[in-house]
Amino acid sequence: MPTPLPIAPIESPEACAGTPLGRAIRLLGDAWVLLIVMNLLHGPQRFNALRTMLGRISTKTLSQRLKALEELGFVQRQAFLEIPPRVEYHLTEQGQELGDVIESLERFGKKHLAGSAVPSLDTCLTDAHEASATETTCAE
Amino acid sequence: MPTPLPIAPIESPEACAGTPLGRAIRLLGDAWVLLIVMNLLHGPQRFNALRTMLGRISTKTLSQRLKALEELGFVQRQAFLEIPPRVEYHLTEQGQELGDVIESLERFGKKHLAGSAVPSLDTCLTDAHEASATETTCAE
DNA sequence: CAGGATCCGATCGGATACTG
DNA sequence: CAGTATCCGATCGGATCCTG
Repeated sequence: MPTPLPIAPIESPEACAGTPLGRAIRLLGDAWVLLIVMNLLHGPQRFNALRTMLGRISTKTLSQRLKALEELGFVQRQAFLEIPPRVEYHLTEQGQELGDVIESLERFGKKHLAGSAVPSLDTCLTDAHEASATETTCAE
Repeated sequence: MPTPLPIAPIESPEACAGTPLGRAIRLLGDAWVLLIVMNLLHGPQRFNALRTMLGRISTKTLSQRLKALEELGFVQRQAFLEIPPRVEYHLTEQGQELGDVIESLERFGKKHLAGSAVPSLDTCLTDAHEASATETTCAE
């Protein structure tokens, strides 16, 4: 029993905006947000640069997430009055601290999701096919 | 400049299953998974107990996530041969380490998402309405 | 009680087209 | 280049019904 963690139970994603952890989950329980933040950790990035790094993300999705992150004060948008236009996004002081979260994610990933220890992460999260896991435990 | 974090850029949620961090994001970039893990941190929980804690999650969604977590070896399912049936889910050794991630989420939330510092987290993540953020910066 | 199967509406997110 | 607006298909997830 490592750290008992006095965490209070929380409700669904939609309803749990009351507690700080709940809010964090609402915000960071989104793969796109995590990926964007991750890429911004390297330094400022331009809109299309991000788009490229993220593979196939639509402008819609990207600008949506960026706007949210901006409104929350984690990302700063900086537009240069040039032509053609240039806009750079970078993490704010607060946003930088998201690095800790990413870091803990990475540590976890490296430790437990590194090898092909799993049939296929995709398969798991996608369909609910038949699988054996490590064989369900029975008792009593 | 805290920790430069030598993290390599990653692609979209679907494609980035190659790197450990990518996998972690795929798995934990899901609010339900985070919430479930969070509640399991307290100790073993029964199916319907979890359902209640999570507010309005459907049996489908819940069993889906639990199955995924089980296949990945982070959750252990334990069925008791009783009647009425009883099934308990608990975190495995590996799953316990998800506590670190949750913890970092909580720290972040407490620090930056505590007060009403934000117009409304929901609003941000929901619609892409007009908002001013802290006023976009211009330069050059 | 635990959960699989199904139906179906709500939402998400990509592609496209168009503006500054 | 940096977006916004729109259309629309794919997916998610809740409600419901049913079995063991």
